[in-house]
Amino acid sequence: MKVTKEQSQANRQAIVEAASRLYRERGLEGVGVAEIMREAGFTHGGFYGHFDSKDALAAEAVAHALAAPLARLRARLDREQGDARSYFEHYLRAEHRDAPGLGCAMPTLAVDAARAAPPVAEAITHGIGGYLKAFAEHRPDGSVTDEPGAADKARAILTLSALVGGMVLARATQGSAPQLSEEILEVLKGELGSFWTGLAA
Amino acid sequence: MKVTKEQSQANRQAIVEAASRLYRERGLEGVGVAEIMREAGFTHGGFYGHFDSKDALAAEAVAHALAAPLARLRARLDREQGDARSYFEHYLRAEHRDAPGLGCAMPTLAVDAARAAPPVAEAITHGIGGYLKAFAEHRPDGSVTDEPGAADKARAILTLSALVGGMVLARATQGSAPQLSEEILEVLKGELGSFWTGLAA
DNA sequence: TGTACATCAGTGAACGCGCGTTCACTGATGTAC
DNA sequence: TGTACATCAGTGAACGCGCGTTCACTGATGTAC
Repeated sequence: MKVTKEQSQANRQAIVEAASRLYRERGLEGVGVAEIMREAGFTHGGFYGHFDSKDALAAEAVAHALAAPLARLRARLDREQGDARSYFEHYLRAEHRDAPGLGCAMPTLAVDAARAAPPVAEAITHGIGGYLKAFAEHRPDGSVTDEPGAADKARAILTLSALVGGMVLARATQGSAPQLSEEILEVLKGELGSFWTGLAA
Repeated sequence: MKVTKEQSQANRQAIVEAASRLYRERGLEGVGVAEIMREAGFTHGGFYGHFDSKDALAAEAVAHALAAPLARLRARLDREQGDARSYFEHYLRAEHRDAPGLGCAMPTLAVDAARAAPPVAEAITHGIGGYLKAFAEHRPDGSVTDEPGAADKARAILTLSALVGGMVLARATQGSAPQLSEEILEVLKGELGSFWTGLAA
């Protein structure tokens, strides 16, 4: 059952998107090729017509999972003119915690990717670099720089570390200490907000 | 080949310790029962004489991996009288990044544990609660409180989030961007140090 | 434009392998006398 | 204390299963005339 070239490309994209979601939900080792193909609407045999290996798909899926959220971060920082508080509210929502498959890939895949094949690790590194760059270039005072200085990079690193670590901790505690999980999200919104507004003054 | 009851208990402990190390290195799904038993010096068949299932071992191994480092944190905060900077230096060492099997379990296992069986999730939640309590009870001015307030809890949450998130990001970038990995560790030492000393003033 | 044929995207059975788990067995330990 | 025997910690083969990957096949697409 051959399909048109356009359809085949669309099918390939559907596989990447299914993988990107399932991997974020259950980790790189928690989902198999067969399930990804089933989720995308195909049988597992066709997989190797699109990708060389599971690792090759993983690298693409990780990159895909990072691209759109990063674009959203850049758009929001532009729109809010350096007031990152609205992004912190957005990132640290309970809905983001509860739907890892649709959210940021770093809290779910950074650990797995670090242990995976080099192309996968490069994909996550590239994403991390992109997020850091976005936070570094957008200053709390509303200005934007092409060449972030040490203070800009420091602000970006603390911010991203706290967001990623906070989401990891909120998800880990969600099941057996839901109140603590909520507290982590709420407190971080406030603390990171103060951190940025403190730097603007 | 029966062994003495004492020896059997020691063997059980050796299994927990091997699992605790291997799990931190490669994740809960990255290591099998057979390899853990081999690492502990046994054949895989004896496993179910000590544990009901792989999950039961995982819960114990996670708890074990969190206990000693938490005791070290408490001891250090006591010794340094609220000056957490020495702990940040300790936690964010390159050696800690490079030897996950011997270090803090949260950056490696919090994500896995959140997806695992309830007892495993409870073990990681308990550990997270312990770390937060330690940071909340030890104030930057050197005093110690039994009933941390909102500001104490907020300080603890931002601190632990940044430490865990920073270690996750440093490990993820280590392979393909070692310079960025170093920068993350160094910057966080400084930023968290300033955060704590700023609160003391 | 219409026809004949080569291409190749997707199918589904099959592969070797390692997983978690079970179980009959071994032989040193622990115990009853 | 010494002997006979029950216990049971650890061994290693075996189980069913799902994994990543391969491959002969199907039939609609794309192409040559």
